[in-house]
Formats: sequence, structure tokens, C-alpha cells
Amino acid sequence: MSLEASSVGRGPTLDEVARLAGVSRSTASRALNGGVASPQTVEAVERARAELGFVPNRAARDLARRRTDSVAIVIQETPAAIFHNPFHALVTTALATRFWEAGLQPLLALMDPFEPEPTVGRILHRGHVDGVVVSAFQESPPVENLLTGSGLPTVFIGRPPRPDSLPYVDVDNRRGAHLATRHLLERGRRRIACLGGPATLSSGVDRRQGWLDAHHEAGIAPGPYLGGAADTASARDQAQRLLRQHPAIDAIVAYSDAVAAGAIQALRAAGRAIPDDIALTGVDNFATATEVCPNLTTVAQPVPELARAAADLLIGYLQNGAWPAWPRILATELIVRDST
Amino acid sequence: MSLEASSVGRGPTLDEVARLAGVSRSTASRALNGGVASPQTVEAVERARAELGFVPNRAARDLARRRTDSVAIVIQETPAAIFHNPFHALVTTALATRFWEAGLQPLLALMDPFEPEPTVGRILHRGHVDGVVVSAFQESPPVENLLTGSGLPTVFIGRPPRPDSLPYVDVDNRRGAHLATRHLLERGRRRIACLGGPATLSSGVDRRQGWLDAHHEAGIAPGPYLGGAADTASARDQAQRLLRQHPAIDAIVAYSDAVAAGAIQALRAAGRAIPDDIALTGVDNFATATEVCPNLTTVAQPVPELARAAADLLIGYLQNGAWPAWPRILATELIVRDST
DNA sequence: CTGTTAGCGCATTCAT
DNA sequence: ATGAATGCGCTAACAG
Repeated sequence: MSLEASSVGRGPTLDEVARLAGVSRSTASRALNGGVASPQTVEAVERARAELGFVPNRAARDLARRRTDSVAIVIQETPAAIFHNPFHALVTTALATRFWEAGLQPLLALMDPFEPEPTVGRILHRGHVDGVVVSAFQESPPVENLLTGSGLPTVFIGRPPRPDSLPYVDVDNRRGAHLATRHLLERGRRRIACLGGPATLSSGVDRRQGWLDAHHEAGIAPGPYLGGAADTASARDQAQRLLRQHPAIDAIVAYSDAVAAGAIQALRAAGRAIPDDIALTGVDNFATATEVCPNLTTVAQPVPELARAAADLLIGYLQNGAWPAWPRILATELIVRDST
Repeated sequence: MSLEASSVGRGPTLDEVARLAGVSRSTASRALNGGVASPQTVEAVERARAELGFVPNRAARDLARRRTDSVAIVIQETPAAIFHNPFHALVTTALATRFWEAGLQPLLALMDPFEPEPTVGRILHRGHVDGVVVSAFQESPPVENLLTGSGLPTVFIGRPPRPDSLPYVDVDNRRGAHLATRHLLERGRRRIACLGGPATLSSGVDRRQGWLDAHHEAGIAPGPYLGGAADTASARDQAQRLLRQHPAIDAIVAYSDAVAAGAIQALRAAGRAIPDDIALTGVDNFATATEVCPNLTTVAQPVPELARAAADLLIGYLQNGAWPAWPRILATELIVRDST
């Protein structure tokens, strides 16, 4: 292994390879890229390439081909948050795998949601990536402008602001929360609170709506709603406030498993038994669902499939110049365990 | 927000902006990039840019400037592993922050360590990034070739294969394991096993060496060594085997907190009390160290500082064309808790 | 302060 | 099968 301290701009060019191989630049280009070329030419060019340690310049290649064969993955969260949230990990892994299969190089754009321009601005340019997948999009003019201004084909994971004009995929959050709430009603719960997530996320809005739907369906008045909780720690505080303001509730529909985990802490601190005093549901069905005690009744989401659907949308557009049918809305499923 | 389904290659060019603004292309370029230009020119060009929705083509710009102002972060792990390891999360976050401060856009290269070429091959090109930071490097010819062949300035986090010729930063792993082992010896332990990490990682080699060092220093024969454990689950199995083969040990120096967590599971299953029967140390001092029971005595590593040092090395080279002094080896520190 | 002229390094016609 | 010519879209001298 010998990484020479190559000065920034320098490096052998295709011209030098061609000269050393005794052919023209275009012939060298063909030989290297699998175009038409005689065996001995391919041989000579390959030898020259190896001797010079030639590596094609991406900017030049992308410019000439008018295509980059790479795509950006934009998750509107800080790097720390991305890494702490299993949802993002699953999405990213599945996206990367699918794009690799399609011959596309995924670039994970690290960004500061509060300073988007300087942190992801450079990546969202035509000529750098062929398209973009956006996850965890939250209403934010700067980020919108960035996405809008890029002019790049973009797919959203989760319903975007103008769902009729922007390609997206989603899971049926509304139905999921509906199922969980109905399940609680069927088990006799009558004062079901909702510990909702961020209202800036479409999933937060939809899950709340599903919780309302089930109540309307049953002709029962919904319990109190308290939103804004995102992580376990803040959910604990929110749950504590909820219990203080509404001590008579007998169930909680939590935004996610992580939020439910926070609620568990608050309930335990308040001496309320789960599910005897208060039943509890989450959403996600990730590892935490079975790591907490009691194990969570939760709404499972097909996250890898969701990501793959998003990738397929973009891949389809890139290959055919036209968007495949969208939105794809994937089904959610109720997993009953011990917390209800 | 109006993301038109722009066909892949199309988009307004600087020429069109210049024409609309009634100036030459170079003047438009200057006006847009903060070069010399009269106020009314800037005004006119800006208006034209907005009207056309012009976004510069990155490939063309990078090619002309012979600089990309972006850097690649390569972590030699699968995306799933990257996301599950707090070390990588900390490294990535700190690197991104430091690069942003320096006006560089970090690109996290997602890769499959077993299929490196198709997964990161495209990103490691001159003309696409100005430099590379590699973390968790493990001996692997394909990856080496990729890095070697790119001709890009590269910094390693963790001692690389040829430490005398490759810029790198590291923590003093050897000293850290030495401290932990000496601590155990001082508390009267005499049969101290080492549950080492992957031998392909320099940290694995170094921590084992530190464990040996402390024994040599004390003139005491080292206990058994068992390596290869990386995650908690496999560490549990390894620890079980260790206990079966060497039931008389009275302490374990684990490769990391995660490995120590696995050891705790095995010890508990075997009915061995910690630290009464067997004392235990980890390395990392991340959250798990205080989440497990008993809380871990561990070797703390300054991971964010480590990442920052790596970034500074690359930034220094990029700015001055010469490498700053390296290696930077950061100190480790013993944190004594309840497991010893 | 502005326009003109040259490239940046490569892919891709089009002839041959 | 090969070479010459052209252009991708932009920045950076260089004159004026």
C-alpha cells in the first residue's frame, strides 16, 4: 500500500495513457470502458494504465457523460440523530443496497438541519448526483429551497408538503394508529390518550388522525392529546405531564416504540401498572419493542420495503425518464404483546 | 415547493443566465461567485439566475476549478454495522462538524466491505473528492487497492498497515489496556484473561499488547487470550468458551464495553459474581458502560478529539500542500467503576 | 470593471 | 478498429 502524497490537482491523464500505449485518446477511452477495440489495443492500454496508475477524473467523466450514476440520500436530521434512530439506519441500509444493485452510488449527505445550505448545499447539484431521496422531511423553508432549487429528480420517504406533485412513498400510518387504538377500545379501554410525535412530520399528523379515526368509528370521545415527543427522554417528560394533567386515562397510544419506552419510565415512576392500570402501544416494532418490560404491543412498519420502494421510484425515473406510479403506500400491521 | 420533473441532463446554463442579464459568461460567473463586479451587474445577473432557476453544474465547476471542496469518509463496515456502533457515530459526527467548519462537504461513503469496488469504487476518484478519511481499516487487498489506486490524500483513523508512510491518528490503545490490566493486578488479580477484539484491527493488536505489557512489568505470567469478538452477542459466546476452558481466571480485560457486556451475560449465566469472582474491564466509556450492571470500569477514549485530529490533518494538507506532523496519538484514561 | 480566449479531462460523434 | 474533431459547463488568466 503506497499512498503517495499526491499534490491536489495532479495525476496522470487519459492523454498520457494513450501516448504511452501508442494510441489515440479516444481509442484509449474505448479500451478502458469496454468499447470496441482490438485485443492487443486493450492489452497495451491496460498495461499503460497500470504503469501510470491512471484513475479517471470523475468531474471530467461526469461532465462528458452528462450523468453521474450516483444519488444523494438526504435525511433531515443531525448526524447524531441519524445514528441514534434505528429507522434511519434501516432506511439508509436498504436504500444503499437497492441503489448498488442498480449500479448507482449512494452518497449519504450529512447535514445540519439548522444550517442546511453550508452543510448539504454543495451536494444537491446537477452534475454531482442524478437524483435525491429525502427522508424525515420536515417543513423548513431553507431545506425546501435547497431541494427545489437543485432541479434534481427527488423522491420523498413520508408524505411531503404537496403530496399531489411530489413523488413519494409512505407507510399507512393512519391505518396503523387506527388499528392500535381500535385494539385498545376492544379491550375495554375508554380514556385513551395519544402521546404524539412531532407535528412537523407527516407520520406525526397521520398517527394522530388514526387515533381519532378509531374513536369516531366507535362513537367514543377521544382522550387527551399531547404531542412533540421524539426521543425516549423527552417522551418521559411528556408522559409525566400527561399523567399529571389527566390521571384518569387508562391507555396511551404512543408515537413510536422509543416514545413508548419513555412512557414506561414515567408510568413506572408514577406507580402505574402496565397494562393493568394503563395499557400502552407503540409503533415501529424495532428491537426496543421486545427489550422493554412489558414487551410492547406495537404497529410494525415494513421499513426496508419502504426504502426499496423509494429507490425503485427514483431508479425507474432515471432509467425511463418518466416516474413510475406513485405514491406507494405500504401496509402496517398490529403486533400484540404484553403492554395491552 | 415545486420540484419539476426535470429531464436528467437539462437545465439552464451559465450562458443563458449571462445572455438574459446582458453580460458575458465570465462576468456572470464573477457576479455569482462574489468576484469583482459592479453592483448593477450583480443585481442583473442575480435576477436572471432567479428567473431561470439556474444552479451551477458541479461536474463542470469542479473540473474547471480542479478542486471539489468535498471529502469522503470511508468506514470499512457495512452500513448496518456503522449504524450500530457508537464509535462510528461519534467519529462521523465529529468529522462532519470539523469539515463543515473548514468549508468542506463530507460524503459518507456507504460500502460493502466484501464488495468494495462496486460499492465505493466510484466515490474514490480525483475530481470527486479532494481527500479521504478512512476509519476502521482492516487488512483487505481490495480495499487497499481502492485506496491506493485513487491517488487521493488519505488519513487513517487507527494505525494503518504501513504506519511510517501513511498519515494517521490514533488513541493510545496499548497504554489504555496497560492501565486497565495494571489496575487489576494492583487489586490482587493474578489470572487475568484477555477477551480481545478482531486481530485485523490495529486496536485489537494494541490492546492485547498493553495487556501483555502490564504483566511483563509486574513479572507475572499473563492469563489466557481469546480474540475475535466484535459485538456483544459473539462476545458472549467467546466468554462462555473462555470460562469453560479456563474456569480459574479471576479477571477479564475485554476489547470494548460492548464485548464486556457480552462477558457480563456469560458470567451471569455461569453464576460468577462481578467483581467478587471475576473482575472485568472494558474500553470506550460510551453509554453502555454505565447501563450495564455492574457499571463498568473502563478505558475512556477521546473519540471526537480523535476524529477532529484526523480532519485537521487532511485539512492542513489540503490547504498547505504538505502534511502536518503526524501521527497524533491521543491519551486514554482509566475510569474506575464497580466491575473491578 | 468587463469581454475574449483558453483550457479543465473525458466521451462521443464522425469519418476513415 | 482507429483517429480527428467537437463539446460537456464552467473558471481563470489575459487584455482592454
